[in-house]
Amino acid sequence: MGYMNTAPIPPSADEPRWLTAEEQRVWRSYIEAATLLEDHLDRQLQRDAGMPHVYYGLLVKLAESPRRRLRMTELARYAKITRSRLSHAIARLEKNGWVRREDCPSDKRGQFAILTDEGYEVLRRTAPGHVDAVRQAVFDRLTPEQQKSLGEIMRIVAEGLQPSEAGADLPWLR
Amino acid sequence: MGYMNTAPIPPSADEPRWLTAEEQRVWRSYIEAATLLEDHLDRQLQRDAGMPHVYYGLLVKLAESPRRRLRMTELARYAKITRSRLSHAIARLEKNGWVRREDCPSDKRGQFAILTDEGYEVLRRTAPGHVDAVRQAVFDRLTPEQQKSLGEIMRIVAEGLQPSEAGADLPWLR
DNA sequence: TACGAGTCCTTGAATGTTAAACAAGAAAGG
DNA sequence: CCTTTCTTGTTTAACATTCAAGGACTCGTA
Repeated sequence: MGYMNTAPIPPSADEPRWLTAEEQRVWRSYIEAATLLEDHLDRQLQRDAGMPHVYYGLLVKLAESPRRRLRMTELARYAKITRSRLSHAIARLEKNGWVRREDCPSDKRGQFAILTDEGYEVLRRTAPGHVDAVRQAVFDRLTPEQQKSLGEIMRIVAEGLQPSEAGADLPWLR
Repeated sequence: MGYMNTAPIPPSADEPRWLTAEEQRVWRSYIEAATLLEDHLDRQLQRDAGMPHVYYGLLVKLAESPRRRLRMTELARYAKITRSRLSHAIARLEKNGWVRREDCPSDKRGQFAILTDEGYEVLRRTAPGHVDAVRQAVFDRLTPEQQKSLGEIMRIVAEGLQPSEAGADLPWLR
């Protein structure tokens, strides 16, 4: 059950294409690593920066943006999260004084999320520790070839899941 | 800020080893793919099976176990989640009638989580759709070499993060 | 036997996430 | 214009996760 394919039966129309034993091992390794890694980084950042990994990522995106600001929707798209989730997250970061909002002059619906100096300072203080954690957990353990391979693989998977995939709204044309 | 390494300065003791531009790209791809993938599978399973991905994984582990049962701690370890999280999760699955608990006779502290027939039935009904989703998102997009590589890489990362790592409680001996 | 330390699992509160519905403004097309 | 439709961002409530604490039990050892 689950992902098994024990029966030596050729795939038929209604019999689903179960994962092979080897595919299962790959998938399980992926799930385990992804779970452990996110957990590890969440804990590390919660301890050292007082926020979960996703929130940290939001601050990073803002810090990298011109004038340290982004429109809410844009930030949500970059971070691969929903606007709803972003609304909650920014509300929390605002309470911490790490982000502030500003109305968009050209679009009265719009809001900018802006990294404050305090927010920047938190990032400056905690970034080294976080990079270390990422190195220790991932890069230091992989050969250069594996790093390259990981990049390619994840790029492919990410592209396949982008909601903004070209022609995503016209699937019958693909 | 964040992960950048723009300065052509050799790494010193106090200057943290920032990620190179290439490492950054790899890391971002990983984060994006992992976020999108977990999100995608959560949505797929929430829609088709009425539960998030992690919960589905719990049912799968139980289904694969002898007598469809596991001790709570063991299940938590396999699923890479905390016992607290598992307690809440099993409570919810119990409400759905998909899992039931049973006391362990040999250890009065212990509890078994047991997959019910209804739980098994949910799995039987929804597993094909889920495997399809995993295939479409991951395996169908990767070459056999990439699949193999992904497995190796994730196995390495997972091993490095196992709380049960041999000697993990004696790090000064390593 | 009795003590102390460790294990097993749960609980409740605080925090974070989701899904659905909504209000306000922009844009497109008559 | 004016209406319809889309976009932007928020809100609420239900749900999920984490953290810290605690109750119940087991095990090693004196």
